[in-house]
Amino acid sequence: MDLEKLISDKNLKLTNARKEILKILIESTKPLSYEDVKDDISMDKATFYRNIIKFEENGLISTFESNDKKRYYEIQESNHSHFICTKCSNIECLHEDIKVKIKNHKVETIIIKGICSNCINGN
Amino acid sequence: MDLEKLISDKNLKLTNARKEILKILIESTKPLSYEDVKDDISMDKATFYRNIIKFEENGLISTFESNDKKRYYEIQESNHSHFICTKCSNIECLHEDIKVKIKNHKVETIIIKGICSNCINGN
DNA sequence: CTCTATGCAAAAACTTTGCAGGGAT
DNA sequence: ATCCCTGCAAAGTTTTTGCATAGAG
Repeated sequence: MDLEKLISDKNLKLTNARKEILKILIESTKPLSYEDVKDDISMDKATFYRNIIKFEENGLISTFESNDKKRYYEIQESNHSHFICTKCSNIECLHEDIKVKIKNHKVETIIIKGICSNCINGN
Repeated sequence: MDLEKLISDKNLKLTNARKEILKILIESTKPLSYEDVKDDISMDKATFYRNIIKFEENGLISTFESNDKKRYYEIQESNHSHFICTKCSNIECLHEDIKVKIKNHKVETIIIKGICSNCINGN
């Protein structure tokens, strides 16, 4: 996937900050929060969050909120569902596809909450 | 539903704060945030949040996080799913039941995010 | 050259904690 | 009488904003 093309196709200016953020999200196998990436990026947090908003507006990433008060970000592409454990707050990507239709609504993301197998087996 | 029994069955002390919170949640047709209830309750916010945590621990309520940075609370009972609009942040309860099974996981809640019919039709 | 992006610091929004006094059982 | 609950104020966490400067096209 061409990082720079992704950005410029949306008529966004091609900056280092944007390339850094997208690169990390593209290379990650799971959704990431600001906290997850803060040591790996060189920009200020204000820049990070402002760019996240731009990416969202342009459909480059998708986001969701977890148990732990944090927002998580991932590349909009692999439009899979997520499982959030209400005990340990771990997030799993569900690659089996789960389809839900709701009349007159556009479904974007499905988040399933519950207890993960680790926690079921007493951590 | 017997408010007082719900509380004392969990060996929680029967206080006014607890009765107030549960009563509002029981009577509501939709999940509520602290902001939604703050004008209708007489306790301090610290008490509200501490009791919410107790109720969660005891399985009296279920909670989820929405787009708007707020946590929403509802009586654990009508274990239905929710639709959160990513544009207007409105929350709808989905009463049609949506069943999802995931191996080795205990599914508790399903949250579907997308665009609601209002927003599809240009607000 | 122009307009958008960035860094820094300060603020905002929501939730949690410490502590001393009050209340349920 | 004992412990748990409460209010108040202060602090914590995550995200947002204002403003002056830097940088992309």
